[in-house]
Amino acid sequence: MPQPHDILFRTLADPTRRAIFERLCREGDLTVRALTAEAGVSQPAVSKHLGVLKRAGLVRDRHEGRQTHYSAELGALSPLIDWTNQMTGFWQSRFDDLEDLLNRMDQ
Amino acid sequence: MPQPHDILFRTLADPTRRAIFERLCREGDLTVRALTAEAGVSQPAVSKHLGVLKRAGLVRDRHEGRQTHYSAELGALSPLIDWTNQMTGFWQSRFDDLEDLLNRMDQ
DNA sequence: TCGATCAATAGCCAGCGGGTTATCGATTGC
DNA sequence: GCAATCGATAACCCGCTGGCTATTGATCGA
Repeated sequence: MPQPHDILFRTLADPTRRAIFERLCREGDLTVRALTAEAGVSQPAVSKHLGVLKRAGLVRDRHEGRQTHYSAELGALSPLIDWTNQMTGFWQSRFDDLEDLLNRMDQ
Repeated sequence: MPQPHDILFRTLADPTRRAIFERLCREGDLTVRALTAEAGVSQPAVSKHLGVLKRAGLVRDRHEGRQTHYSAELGALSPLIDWTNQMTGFWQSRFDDLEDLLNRMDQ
């Protein structure tokens, strides 16, 4: 039972893999060849990273003849956003609790 | 030249370490002993994780007698928030570009 | 049809990192 | 003063994962 944000953190932890995802976010739709050209690693390595990204739901693939296009799936980032909101939210509620306490002490 | 969000992703990728950070976010200020009690790993392992979190700027430590208190440093999360905003932002601007294109085609 | 290109898979290897136990220094309570 | 507790460090081990090369299957161009 791995939580959704767990997979995201693990998937995005690797710099090479994250760089691939970033390019897809910026440039929108790229072939494996195009991605490999600037990834700094071999084509199989890129394919492996794309596989991981796909299983994490972060990218979609589209087959067109003998080449495969990948594109970013930005909705998949929401668990990450939720997580950070939750963390900062915990802090906020602790702050509110403190404020409440101080208010009660005032009376 | 590791970018700030790079360190954050790597640091938060490990579930045990992230769980420790989450507890500090929820409960605010805990000793190593208290953290170890529910971490599911040994005390040295917890200390090691706290070291990594500290070097990432995600926690602060406070020495009080023979025990050390740790607390979350939420500001350190901002590079993460910035990164997600950037990614979704790229998408947004690509969408805008498309919209512009379509508008021009209308004319 | 046949050579060339594209991408995925297989198989392998090396390094990193997260776990452990043992220990040590510092602090505290009796 | 001495035993006990707390937390950090040392030293070590093992598994995972990210990299590579080689290969295969599929598609395209000539």
